[in-house]
Amino acid sequence: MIKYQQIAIEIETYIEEHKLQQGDKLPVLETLMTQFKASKSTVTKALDLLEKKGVVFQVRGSGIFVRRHKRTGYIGLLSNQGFTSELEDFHLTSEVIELDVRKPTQEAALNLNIAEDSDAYYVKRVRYINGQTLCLEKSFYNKSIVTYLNNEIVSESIFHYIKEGLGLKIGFSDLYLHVGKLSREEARYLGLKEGDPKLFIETLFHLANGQPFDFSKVTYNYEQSQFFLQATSHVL
Amino acid sequence: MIKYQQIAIEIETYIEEHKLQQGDKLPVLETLMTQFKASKSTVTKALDLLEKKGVVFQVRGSGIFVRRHKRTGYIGLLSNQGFTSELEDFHLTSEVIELDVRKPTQEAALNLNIAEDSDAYYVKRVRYINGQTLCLEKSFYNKSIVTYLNNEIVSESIFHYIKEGLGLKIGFSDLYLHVGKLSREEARYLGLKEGDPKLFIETLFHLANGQPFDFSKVTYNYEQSQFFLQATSHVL
DNA sequence: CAGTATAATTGTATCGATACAATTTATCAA
DNA sequence: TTGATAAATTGTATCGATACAATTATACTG
Repeated sequence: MIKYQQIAIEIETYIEEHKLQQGDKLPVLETLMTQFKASKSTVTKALDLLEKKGVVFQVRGSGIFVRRHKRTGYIGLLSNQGFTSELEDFHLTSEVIELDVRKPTQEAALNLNIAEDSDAYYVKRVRYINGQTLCLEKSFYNKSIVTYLNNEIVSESIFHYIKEGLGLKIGFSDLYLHVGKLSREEARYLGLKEGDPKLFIETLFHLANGQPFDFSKVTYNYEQSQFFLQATSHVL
Repeated sequence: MIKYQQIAIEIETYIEEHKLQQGDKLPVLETLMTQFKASKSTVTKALDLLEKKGVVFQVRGSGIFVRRHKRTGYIGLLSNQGFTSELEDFHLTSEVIELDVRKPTQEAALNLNIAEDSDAYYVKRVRYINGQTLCLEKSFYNKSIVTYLNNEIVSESIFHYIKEGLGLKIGFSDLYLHVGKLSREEARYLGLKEGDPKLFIETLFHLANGQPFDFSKVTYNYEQSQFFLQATSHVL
């Protein structure tokens, strides 16, 4: 494990274990340097990582403080690693509706940056949280990257498989978010009424090298849809 | 202006001016170093900033590439600087419904971390984008931080005033996001029907030193609500 | 020519040093 | 006690050097 990541993990663990609250002060840089036997640059890098994650914030001349959102039961929108890792504390299951290899739609091909006559995995599934329907998901995976999928993988965590099974590194993703009314089909899968509110998110997931590999459209059950996200101002 | 920020701005400008697309390669680090007469660390810091902003992504052994989302007409959710700066390209106006100093609600006091009998500015306004209702906003500002507001400020950009007029530095914010059905009151202000879908976002804005100064509840017109956001995987 | 090993390219991790800016604390005068 | 001023604290910016890891290009081999 890389040193600054290790330091970041240990600091985060420390915060968890000591149940530190928003605004609580961490030891000063100098102390952390000696404690972790690392240079100033390395510790700073660890702290920058934690700041990016929304775990701490730093104030020059003052110190390093814990940043925490206060509410529970909200799903983090920026995890980017799939919900399975995000929602470990909840009981998350999936029912696979469709799983096959097919030609991508024009839209999917465009987003995945592949030819329309190339192959893609298509996955349609309903995900449940604590027994309630959470969302209806329809995804296209670039088959030349995600070379194999089966029912077992898809009913568990696809992203876990992509990382561990295929050894791919997930990079960044673009999310497009709409609010609208449920279609009849969506309502049926989610156990709601046609015309009810929906949160609709299209996401294009990329590998660390920039290749898009998953274009997904997800319709959320509005009754279960509580999301939070942490923003930071980037000066420019 | 700080050097690495300046470099970041120049790189971003370069991307804009040359209309570089997703995946286009930037000059290598070595080149940027000599071009900007800066050390490797400084250029790297500029690039990290741009990566955080979602402007570029870096691939070790390969290069630095442009990252761009392809869709227009979407509002960035993470700008954190208020919509006025975010939506410069659009015609954004505000109609002030209420503006006064009052005691905060229990909820607002809790979030702003002030006593319930202390003073807060309350602002209620409807915001319009290109002539259409965009959202209904209800905000409490900690009066001991945001010491003064008037109708003119509130009908323009509050955040611009806080930064420039009051000289305060905005830090981070926590967003809580729900989907639901419009109440009669909300529907009336937004020109929609009761029971129509709504996107509802509560945001707690903090100064750079961690003090919360603005607790706001915003109800969005679902017909205008197209948001995008860029996620990055933070390893841990 | 395909496949593999090797070398060159290119970003990342780490150290440490110097100077500096924002904040907080201490000091001292009125 | 108050308020200004100075000093100490503490994170930030920048340089530069070394080693390294991932990718890409090249050379080699069969």
